Amino acid sequence: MAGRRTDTRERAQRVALQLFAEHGYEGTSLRMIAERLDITKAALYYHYKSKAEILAAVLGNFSTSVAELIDWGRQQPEGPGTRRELLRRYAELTASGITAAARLVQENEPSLQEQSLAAEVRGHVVTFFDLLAGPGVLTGGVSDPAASLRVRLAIAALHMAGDEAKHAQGGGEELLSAALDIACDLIDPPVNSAPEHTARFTAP
Amino acid sequence: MAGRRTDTRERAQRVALQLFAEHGYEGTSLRMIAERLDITKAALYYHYKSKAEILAAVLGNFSTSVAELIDWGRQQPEGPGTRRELLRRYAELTASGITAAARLVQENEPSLQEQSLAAEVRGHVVTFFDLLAGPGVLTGGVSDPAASLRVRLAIAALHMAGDEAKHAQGGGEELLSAALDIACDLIDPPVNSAPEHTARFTAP
DNA sequence: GTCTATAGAGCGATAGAC
DNA sequence: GTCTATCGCTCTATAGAC
Repeated sequence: MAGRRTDTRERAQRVALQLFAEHGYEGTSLRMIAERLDITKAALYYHYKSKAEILAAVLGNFSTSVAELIDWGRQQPEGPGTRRELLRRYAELTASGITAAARLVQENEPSLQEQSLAAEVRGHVVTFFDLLAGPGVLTGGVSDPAASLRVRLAIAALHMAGDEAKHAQGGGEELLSAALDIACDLIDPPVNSAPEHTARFTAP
Repeated sequence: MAGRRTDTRERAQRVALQLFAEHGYEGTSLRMIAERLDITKAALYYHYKSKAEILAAVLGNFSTSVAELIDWGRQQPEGPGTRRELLRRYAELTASGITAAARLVQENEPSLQEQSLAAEVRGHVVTFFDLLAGPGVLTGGVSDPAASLRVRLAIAALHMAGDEAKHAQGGGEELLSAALDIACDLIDPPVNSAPEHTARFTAP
């Protein structure tokens, strides 16, 4: 069993993604990755010609996942139902570690600036956010700042819940569905007849 | 003017916080910090006996800021108005770089695990979140997961807006006030008479 | 308070045996 | 497909001069 194996590339990507999420790209060494795979640094170089190439593989997976989500979304009728389903499907990806990759992209670590993939990935993310923001909100790619903030918060909700669910016993499904509801309210705020905030605010 | 100065410690903390935010703690070297201060690495060691001590100083500032916010909040009458003002004051701190420190804490980088300050800081953050979550929501420190998610999202909204406002020309005050409104809605959701989400969701 | 110089460890990456 | 061994570099940290 301790001999050569053929799934090292996939295992390496899973392990690397996890370590990048914990320590950041620059804080993760090839030694750490190799140790978890029970191989040596040199063996890693058989599969990838550089550390940056490992990052590229990880980002490629993320990019593909988001692109598939976009393709699906574009074939659906536009509306709150489709947006909710987009968020639900994104939340599913959360379980397979998409959160870590998304954070790598969104926290724009300088490591990504030198990645040719970075532009493509960011493009997909922007398109996905546009899909979630709905029609009328965006004007040619430059969105209403508040609406774009709400979309990013919706995704952040799924990330946070996904992380927490992973550590919780039982899968934390109530938390995930609560997060999905919150995310939907953020991108499609329910009509409310409550008084304005400023009206409720009396200075100390 | 190129001689000795007395404010190197403060400057180092500001610079270090900024670099930690950009590259993470492990991705930031003392050479980077020293270069921005126009001194050498060795000079840095006159002010701090280790890299970890620089991190400790930065976290100490953060811890103090949050503690002051908690003290103020506890002297106020409990209610949505106080919670809004707590968020507003937190958003102000955002301009002075608290976001970066908060992220260092919240992303629990392993660097923090070996910091004796970490427990204290995390304690303050939990207390602050409890204050924001309001009464009845928490049951002895262990909160309703959905409510705690909403609080974390509210803070995340202020972080995102603060970051964006820093890069925007004009200070982006509309964005900041929009973020404050969103944050308030998250911790004190307006009563709504809209239909349930599941009722709006029709599968594809 | 800042400098030069250096120690010792770990880094990414390569060469070559098996 | 994985190994050992090694290169050149950067890292944190220290010693000691000014």
